[in-house]
Parts: sequence; C-alpha cells; structure tokens
Amino acid sequence: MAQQPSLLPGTLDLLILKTLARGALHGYGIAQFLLEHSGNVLEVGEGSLYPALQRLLVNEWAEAEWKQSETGRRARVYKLTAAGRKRLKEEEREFEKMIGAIRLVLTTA
Amino acid sequence: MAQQPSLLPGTLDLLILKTLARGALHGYGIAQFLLEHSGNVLEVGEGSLYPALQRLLVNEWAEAEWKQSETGRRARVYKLTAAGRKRLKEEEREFEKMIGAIRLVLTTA
DNA sequence: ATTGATACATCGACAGTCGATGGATCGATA
DNA sequence: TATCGATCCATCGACTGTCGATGTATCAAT
Repeated sequence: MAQQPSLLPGTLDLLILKTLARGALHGYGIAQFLLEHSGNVLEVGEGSLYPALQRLLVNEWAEAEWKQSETGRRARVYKLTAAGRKRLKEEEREFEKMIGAIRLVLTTA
Repeated sequence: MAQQPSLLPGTLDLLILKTLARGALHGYGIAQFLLEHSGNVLEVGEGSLYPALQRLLVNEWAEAEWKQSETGRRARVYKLTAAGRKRLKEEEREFEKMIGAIRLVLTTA
C-alpha cells in the first residue's frame, strides 16, 4: 500500500464495474465519475486505472471500442458484458461480507 | 489478491490493532479472535499474520514480550503502545472514510 | 504412535496500487 | 503564438501486502 492510499486495495474492480453498470464510459470518464461520486475521496491514478481496465477485458467482464468524437478526439469506451454484470453482483456480495465481518470486529466492545 | 481472498487487503493492521486494544494477546490468539468475532469470515493465515505483527513492532505501535505458561509452552505476547492506540484511531477514521466513499458509489442509483 | 491443536516464523510467488513518464489533442489565456 | 491546463491513452519499475507451503516445537488425546 502506498503512503497515502487513495483506494482500499481490492475494491477498484468493483468500483469500475459499478460505474460501467450505469452505461458505457471511457477510462478518463470512469476516474472522474468515481472522484465526483465519492465526495472527492476516490482518486484513481492512471497507473491503477488502466491495469484494472485491462483486467476487465482479459476476464471478459467488459469489452472496449474506440470512438471518435466529432472533433476527432479518440477515446476507448468500455461496456459491461453479461459476465461483467454477474461479476459485479459477486463482488458486491463479497464486499458486503468482508465489510460486515470487519465491522463486527470493530464494533465489538 | 488471492483467488479466494479471506481478507480485504490493507485492513489487517487495523484489525490487529483493534484486537490488541482489548488487551495483550499472542499471535495465534489474535487469529482466533478475528475468526470467532467475524462470524468465521476473517481467516488470517500465518503468512499474513506474522509479517503484520512485525510491522506493528517496527513502527512501535506494539511491543512484544515472551511468556511461558506453567507447562513451559512459550508465546510471544503483543501489547499496544500509546502510539499504537493513536494509530488505531487514525486507521479507523481512514477506514470509515474509504468505506463511506465506496458506499456512495455503490448506492448511486 | 500418530494426529490435531497450539504456537512461533520465514520463504517465494503473486497481485494490486502508486508515481513517474511519455504521447497526443484541444480550448483558453496570456 | 506560445504555453498551460484539461482531456485522453498507456506503460514502467518500485513497493507493499496477502497467500500457501514449509519448518520447528510442545502438548493432549486417541
């Protein structure tokens, strides 16, 4: 873990999956979405983001397509697959399980 | 992360700190405590536990002392320092911050 | 006598995050 | 017009943390 971890390791895939569940989006947009929708807490660096997106592609939880805007700007748009939606549910379940377990310990007087 | 992660990476120090806040304890006992007080979810392997305890010692968040039981069985008992208690509070704060941020994203319709 | 629980610890493999770096386009400002 | 900041892609090496395997040893129970 880095000195000032901006992320809980192991949760980035879940966050990206969740973001993509709202609709296809490109990498930069995902990072922005996470920042804005987390009260500026989740600062996903590009060195974390792109490897994570590669993981999603390799596992076929997402598929990517190059898009050109009218102005000619290129962006790689990621879109969840059916397997990705399934995976999202699994990761959400697993996350809740872990958090619940940790909370049990933390709240044990 | 392992295939069947038993832990949320980055939370083990917090969990150990919290356990030790209830009283001094040896390594094996910490692992048992976490297992029992997490509904059998948090299975801390020894390959994770002992490196974590070393971290606590190095950072002087805990101190260790060898103890002998009446039967001659040896155990290394860990005890929080003042700095350790301070660190625990910091980690709790940081954890809640992260979880809050993640939850914001996960519950965004 | 062997197994299982208690107790310590280390090792190498592996995965994930981080900061730095590099490239490119575009709009605005100086 | 030059430069800066934002948008957009991606990779690299360093680092940290977890995991499973391995090794030692004691003790109780079978």
